[in-house]
Amino acid sequence: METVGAAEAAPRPGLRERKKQRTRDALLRAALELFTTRGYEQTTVDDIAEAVDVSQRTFFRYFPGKEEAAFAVQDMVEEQFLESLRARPPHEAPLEALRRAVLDNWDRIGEAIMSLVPLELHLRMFRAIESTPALLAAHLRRSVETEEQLARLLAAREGLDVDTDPRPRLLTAAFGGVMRVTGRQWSTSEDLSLEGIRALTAAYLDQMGPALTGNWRATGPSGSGG
Amino acid sequence: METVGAAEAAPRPGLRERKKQRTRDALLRAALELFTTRGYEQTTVDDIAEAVDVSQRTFFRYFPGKEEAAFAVQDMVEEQFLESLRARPPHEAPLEALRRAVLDNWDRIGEAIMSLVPLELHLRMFRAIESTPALLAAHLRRSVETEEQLARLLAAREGLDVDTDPRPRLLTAAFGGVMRVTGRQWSTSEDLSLEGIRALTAAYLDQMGPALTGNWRATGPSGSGG
DNA sequence: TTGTCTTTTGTCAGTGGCTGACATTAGCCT
DNA sequence: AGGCTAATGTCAGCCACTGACAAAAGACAA
Repeated sequence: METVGAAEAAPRPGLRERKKQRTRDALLRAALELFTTRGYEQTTVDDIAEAVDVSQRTFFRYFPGKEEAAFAVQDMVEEQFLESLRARPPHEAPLEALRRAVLDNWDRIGEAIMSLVPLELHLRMFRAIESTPALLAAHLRRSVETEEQLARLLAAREGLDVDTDPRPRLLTAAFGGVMRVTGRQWSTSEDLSLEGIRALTAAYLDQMGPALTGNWRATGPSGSGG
Repeated sequence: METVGAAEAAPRPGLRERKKQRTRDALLRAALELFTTRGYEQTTVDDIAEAVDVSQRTFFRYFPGKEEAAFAVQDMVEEQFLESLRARPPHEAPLEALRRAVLDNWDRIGEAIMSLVPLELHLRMFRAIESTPALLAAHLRRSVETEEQLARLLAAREGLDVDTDPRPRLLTAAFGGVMRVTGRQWSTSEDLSLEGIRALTAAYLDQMGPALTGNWRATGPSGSGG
């Protein structure tokens, strides 16, 4: 409601804005490239800054810290997952909504990733996160934050108070656990593709029930293995 | 099998060893005391060292880093939990064994904690961990490591291969999720006692099933609230 | 075009976690 | 007492990160 009646789709930002965007983009790519080749700990912020030919200080003006650069794409993925869940019709049961939202998201996410960095680079970065203790820790903390938002969303859908009824948080925690195991397994597999992780997600969600009832000796892993 | 036939219970370690133990003990207590009062980020390693009147370098000879000091007691708790699980009779189903092991552990753990630091100090530290992002991240990563060990233990019990059958990891991940929600809820409650967290653990484990089936609107939270 | 305003960037100095190297202290043992 | 070894202190240095200030470099109006 600012410019009156003008079709203000994308009035092409000025040179300044474009330059900023390019710098951020270059920093992000350089960071991921270095993290995934040399390793996260072995990459200094100076290395990244030098690769883009800016000062170290400039890097910190674009990213709060080294870590945040590593998770810039992941940020977007999680954001979009929340949107996927918000888009689920209200009649779906909580776990069903979660399930459909993730799977939906794996179908949609490729485009969004590629608008930031090459898809393959992000997949490699995901692997690096899983295998770097410091990044894994950060990843888990971020996941917990996402789970909290999911819990609040579901509680609202069902008309529950998340502070007096533990079930929403318990569900999203268990769900998050399954996602974590999925991501871990996928990151050590050979099939580093979105289709691969989508299939694994579906398979592991199917296994959650059997895993909990726990009469493991009676039946083998019904469905897919690893 | 070193000293032949000698009743080598506790031949009272020499002065050197005793001094070392005292220094470590003092460092740990000073660290926890400072972390829980001033805050983790607001406490420098120099502060801790100075409080014990040793050099900063000495602190790092006793603890690999600032973080490890914060988790020294937690280390022991997790270790003992694993033992509790190993002690479960083999006929118990996996989830049942986990449940009994945690509850057992909450009954036993008080003694072990008090042999290191005052119980109340550790409980305060647990709170600090939950509310300090950097510590929460570390806590989660450590939890995931514990879950992996739990999964391997259970898989061995049931004669399963943890690398081809996802169910052990899925179970311990879900279980870990419940523990996390429990710890979080407890850390924000008023009842900061071992009995309190034991009761909450039992209640939340009971809620896991209902939370997953997810027909939340039909029934209120059967059992305890928060 | 020029001059002004504002944003972006670089430079510099400093803090805190952490490490390697080397000298010093202090328990230990004959 | 004197030598051996383990614990400690000191010092120099790396890296992530921050505040402060000065130096470019777009944006915009006259």
